[in-house]
Amino acid sequence: MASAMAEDTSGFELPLLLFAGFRTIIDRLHAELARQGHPDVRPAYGFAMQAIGRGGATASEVGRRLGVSKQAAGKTVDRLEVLGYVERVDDPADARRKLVRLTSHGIDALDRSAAIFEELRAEWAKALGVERLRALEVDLRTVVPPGLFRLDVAGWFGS
Amino acid sequence: MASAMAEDTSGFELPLLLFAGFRTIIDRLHAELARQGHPDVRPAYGFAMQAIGRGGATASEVGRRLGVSKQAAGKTVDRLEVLGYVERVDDPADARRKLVRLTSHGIDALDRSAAIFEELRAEWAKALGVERLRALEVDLRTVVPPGLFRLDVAGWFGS
DNA sequence: GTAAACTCGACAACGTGGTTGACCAAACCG
DNA sequence: CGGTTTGGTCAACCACGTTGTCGAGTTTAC
Repeated sequence: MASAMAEDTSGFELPLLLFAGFRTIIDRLHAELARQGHPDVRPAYGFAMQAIGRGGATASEVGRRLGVSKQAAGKTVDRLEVLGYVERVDDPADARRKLVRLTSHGIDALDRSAAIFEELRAEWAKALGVERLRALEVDLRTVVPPGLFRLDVAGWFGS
Repeated sequence: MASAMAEDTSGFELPLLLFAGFRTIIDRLHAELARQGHPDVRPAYGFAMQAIGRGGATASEVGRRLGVSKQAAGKTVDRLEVLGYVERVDDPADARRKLVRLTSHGIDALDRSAAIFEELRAEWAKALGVERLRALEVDLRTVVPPGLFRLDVAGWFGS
């Protein structure tokens, strides 16, 4: 009643489309990563490695960047360590801290991820046209609250 | 080298934007739902109730619609039952089946969700323009594989 | 310089949402 | 009729998150 009755799309579909888009990209990334020698990188690990970055970081810092508790971040780092993607080294300047650094294996995963992300974006650009894709990104940036790149997926789903 | 060097956006940002958009909508939905008398509806419950629908469904069917195992669906139905959103009734025509039906409380939650989704979409339409939003939806539909509305978030993140 | 306050990393208990595997009972199908 | 499929449940387990506690090390304030 209030406004246009165009009724073009149910509002329920929009979040589903956004999630499906996200998921499509992440699924394809990991499928490709698996093909390229990184079969056990999981989404959570990928995000954690991104948060660690080439410069390394402490577990607490990773937690902050990902928007999760330091304990959660610590556990993820544990798993990454077991898989050989990162190593922990003592910080000589501060005995409390343990710097988490990507191993060469971790760097390789990160490099390949970046390349695959570019390929996937290029595919979208081909399917939609560069302009449309750019518009999509611009529009998304305008409607999502800035600054917030919170990746606490599992915990968020549960409360 | 291969193509345009515009370098407008890192491919890494696209999935983040999509996820942030999804999350923004879902978070705002649940904040509003909480304000309207449904403080304990969580994202997983909302999706499950959508899957049950006004006609009701069996737990196995819910699992199929959500893309999760029947056991997982059964557990979610358990929680919904405790919260008073659904009830289980025996199917007189098939003694194995237990039909899961939304209670009036569940229907209310679903109705309000639909209304809130429309409001949120209207907000986006206001911020972006109706045409841009429609384009965004169209584009998303063309790049995500059709049919697939898989909501097994937690399990998917882990594997 | 020492006491208070903060920070890092770790341990433990727990919650949520998912998975497999095993079963039984009921229904379907040859 | 007997064999297969399907629905629901139990039990164990896993991944990822949470809070609370704690000791050790660092910083800040007096």
